[in-house]
Amino acid sequence: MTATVRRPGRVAKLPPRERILDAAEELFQSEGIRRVGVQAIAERAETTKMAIYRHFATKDALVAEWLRIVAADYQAAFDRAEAEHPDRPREQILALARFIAEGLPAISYRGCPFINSLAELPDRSHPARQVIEEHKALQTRRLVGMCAAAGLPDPEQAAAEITFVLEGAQVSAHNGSIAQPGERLMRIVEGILDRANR
Amino acid sequence: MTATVRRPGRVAKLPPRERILDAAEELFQSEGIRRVGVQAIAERAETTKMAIYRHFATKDALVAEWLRIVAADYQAAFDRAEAEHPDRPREQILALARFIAEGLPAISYRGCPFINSLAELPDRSHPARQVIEEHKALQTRRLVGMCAAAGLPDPEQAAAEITFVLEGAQVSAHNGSIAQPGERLMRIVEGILDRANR
DNA sequence: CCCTGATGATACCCAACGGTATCGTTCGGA
DNA sequence: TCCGAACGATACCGTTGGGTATCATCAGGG
Repeated sequence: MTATVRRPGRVAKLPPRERILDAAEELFQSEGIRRVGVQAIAERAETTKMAIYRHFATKDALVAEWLRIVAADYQAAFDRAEAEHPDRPREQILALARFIAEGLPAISYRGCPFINSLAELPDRSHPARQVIEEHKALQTRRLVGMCAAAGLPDPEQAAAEITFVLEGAQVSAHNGSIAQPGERLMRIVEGILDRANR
Repeated sequence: MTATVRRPGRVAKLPPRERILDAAEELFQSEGIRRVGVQAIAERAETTKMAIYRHFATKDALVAEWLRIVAADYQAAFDRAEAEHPDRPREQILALARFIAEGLPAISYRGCPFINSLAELPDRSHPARQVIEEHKALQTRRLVGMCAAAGLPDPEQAAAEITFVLEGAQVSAHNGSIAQPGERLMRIVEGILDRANR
């Protein structure tokens, strides 16, 4: 019975569930949900299909869990914006726009996970759809709150405008129709915020 | 090369190629490209898979041809805007925005074909990608021209802003994050155009 | 030290997909 | 009227997909 000793100095592998989610995140983002098979995720996670189905009931459940993580990342950007600019809602909104603007180069390669998932999962009863819906509703609520705090005359309308612009910048970055989308996005958001101060 | 017309009268079936494209349009739009099989298209078109492969080399070629038609529809909206408001670029842009705004209820059900196709076809060498790229480039060029003709101080920037807003309205209509996206969209575009006149 | 639950590995099932081969039928132009 | 091209129907092929069954192995806690 030779005990297989783990090599010293080698970083311990994460538990399977984490490795699976990491692999799923990379593959779903770079190649799309429907193009990536469970087998491919298992290989990338250095495990097997069986291990995946021990942690997730179906592939759809794995997709939903992945989107839950992505949504949490985006909400964390809201948290950071609020934490780094307390009581300065205008700066919070700009920080948020900067977060999106800085992500555009990556987005241009493969697109926004939420927009893509909506396209890839037309079934409205898919568990991932609910995750997206809730995330977007929360995002809008927080943005409206920031706009109100910033003293914009019509917070709902301003939040809608900022939302459109942020989403549109991601779409345009992806399809390549607009040059320098990041710079343009920042100028636009600044313009929206400045208009209230005139 | 005269088109072979089968029978006079409204009841006559269209030729197979047209029926195939009609069926593909409905199915791709409502259920997504990858979810719809060639067999399903054939059934909807009241023909067979073989007939499809007699008119289109591959499914990918059929997808590209479908997007070519959709792109032509959008470009036709530009044409109409120009024809109905000659020498009034501001009205042309508003007509365009109205065209998008009026399409939002349909978009909210399943999303914009170009955005969805980009998500569903991550392979950058897919023939449909070139169709989308050219369409979006042409759209931007025409919009910049309209903005310049409207006397907006920075036509590229204004065109970028309008593009972002139009695309973002479609995304937001699809994910349901913004109420009344059509009305909001029109107010935003009017605001962009009015800002130059102040 | 041993037992139990989690893990790794392999083989398998069944359905759906894109695409092809074949053959009989239909229809319009010459 | 006749011929060839287009059309319809069906069966088929190879691959890939999600999901399952089985069994050996490993690790940690009682």
